[in-house]
Amino acid sequence: MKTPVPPNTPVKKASAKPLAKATKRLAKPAPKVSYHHGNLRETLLVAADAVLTERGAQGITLRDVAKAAGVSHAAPYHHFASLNDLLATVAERAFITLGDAVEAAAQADDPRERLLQISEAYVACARVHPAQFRLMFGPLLAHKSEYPAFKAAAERAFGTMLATACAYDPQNGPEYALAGWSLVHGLSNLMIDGAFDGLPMQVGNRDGLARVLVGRVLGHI
Amino acid sequence: MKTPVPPNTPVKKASAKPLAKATKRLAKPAPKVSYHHGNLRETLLVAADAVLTERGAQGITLRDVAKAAGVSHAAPYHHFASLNDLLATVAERAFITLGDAVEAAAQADDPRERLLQISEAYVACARVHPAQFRLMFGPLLAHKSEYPAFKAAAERAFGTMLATACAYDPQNGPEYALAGWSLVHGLSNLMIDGAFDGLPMQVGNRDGLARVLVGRVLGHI
DNA sequence: TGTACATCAGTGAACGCGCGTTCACTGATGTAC
DNA sequence: TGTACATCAGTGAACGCGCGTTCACTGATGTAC
Repeated sequence: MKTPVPPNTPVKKASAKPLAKATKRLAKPAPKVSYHHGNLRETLLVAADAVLTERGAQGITLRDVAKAAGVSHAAPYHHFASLNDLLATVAERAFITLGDAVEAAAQADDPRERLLQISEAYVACARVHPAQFRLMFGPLLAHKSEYPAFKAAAERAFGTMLATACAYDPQNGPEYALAGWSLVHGLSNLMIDGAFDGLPMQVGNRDGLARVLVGRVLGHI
Repeated sequence: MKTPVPPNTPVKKASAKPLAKATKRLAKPAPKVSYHHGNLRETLLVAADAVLTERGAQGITLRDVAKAAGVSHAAPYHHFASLNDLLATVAERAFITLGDAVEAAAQADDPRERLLQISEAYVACARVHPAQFRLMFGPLLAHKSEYPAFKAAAERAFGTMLATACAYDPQNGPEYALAGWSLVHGLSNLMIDGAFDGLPMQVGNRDGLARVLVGRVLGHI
């Protein structure tokens, strides 16, 4: 349906210019990268993230995003080919955030502690950014081949998760890592979707649940 | 927003009528429960399920449902207060189907096999009816208190899952069951959302994955 | 049994809304000379 | 340095669409007598 041509990306347009002019431009008060607004593309992405947080993944709208960015609703079309294109970029960044969070959590020396911490990081990411989490795993994911950058970010996050889990006990096949991922992913979804609300159980929507459950599965608690 | 009054339900309206008339009505060719269509409420629910399967949970529309049922798009309002009300009923039935499937799968004598089979049933249900699965765990779930019948069906399915898992090894607390539920729920979501597509791993979107992963976690494979 | 009336599940037109997207335009910025 | 021109990121109006919902209506069915 959509042409696979990527939207305007803020590439440097004058890399072959004389040095004098380049220097002169750098000496200006602010390093503007577009003509009127300053950096509308970036502003739109930030605004979209805010709208996502406020209205949820289902209710996000191009017009809302433009409004939140303070421009007319036609302006985004100079930076993104379509609403889907913008959302794919937002989701790409969310996947990068998730991948970074998992990676940052994988620093503990103790392998078991490492696994527990990446599990906690994954679930925390989902709970802090539920709308972004839903966007990441929404219909876009099944069409990721149409959005190469989004696809790359998603697969990097997935790969980080799985590789860290696999490294826990290399003798176990990848199924073990897959089971861990499924567990934290399912826990994330059940929590943010409200499946535990009102459940007649001792465990609730509390912090630390990821650690408890993964710990149980690891068989050491 | 919505009045909590339930929509017209096909209750028997003439239970206090003279026996002669009731007998006479029963003798008619078909036991009609409504005046014109026969049983539009039921037809609408079946049609909604079909539309869900065909267009997905995101794209379902009151007008599509009415069209699929062969009536004008105003007709559903004689049976449901709103689109949300209709969807809640569809989701309620989907939860009943899930609960039934899990219950039916919990018949094995061997406790381990029982756990493996309810896991497979859960994931199979999600994969066979992905749109229904998404609807069940969609925004409705967080507002389940507004739809008592939907809420009851959801909690019955959840309770069946957890109780069966808890019964596997009563010495384990409910956290173990919660971990199992999270695992199969996460696996279901990752599969139907296409997260595994193109993943550079030996394991893919294949049948039996639930059994393998749960088996791993149970520590006996 | 036959007739007059009441009921109410359907119809089709309409309302009002918000959506994604397009388009001619404008004016601030950058470039060439 | 100054001026004329080119570029292009914005604007605001408009298009066409599909949506959920409402409403006056109609006619098939059920009920009373």
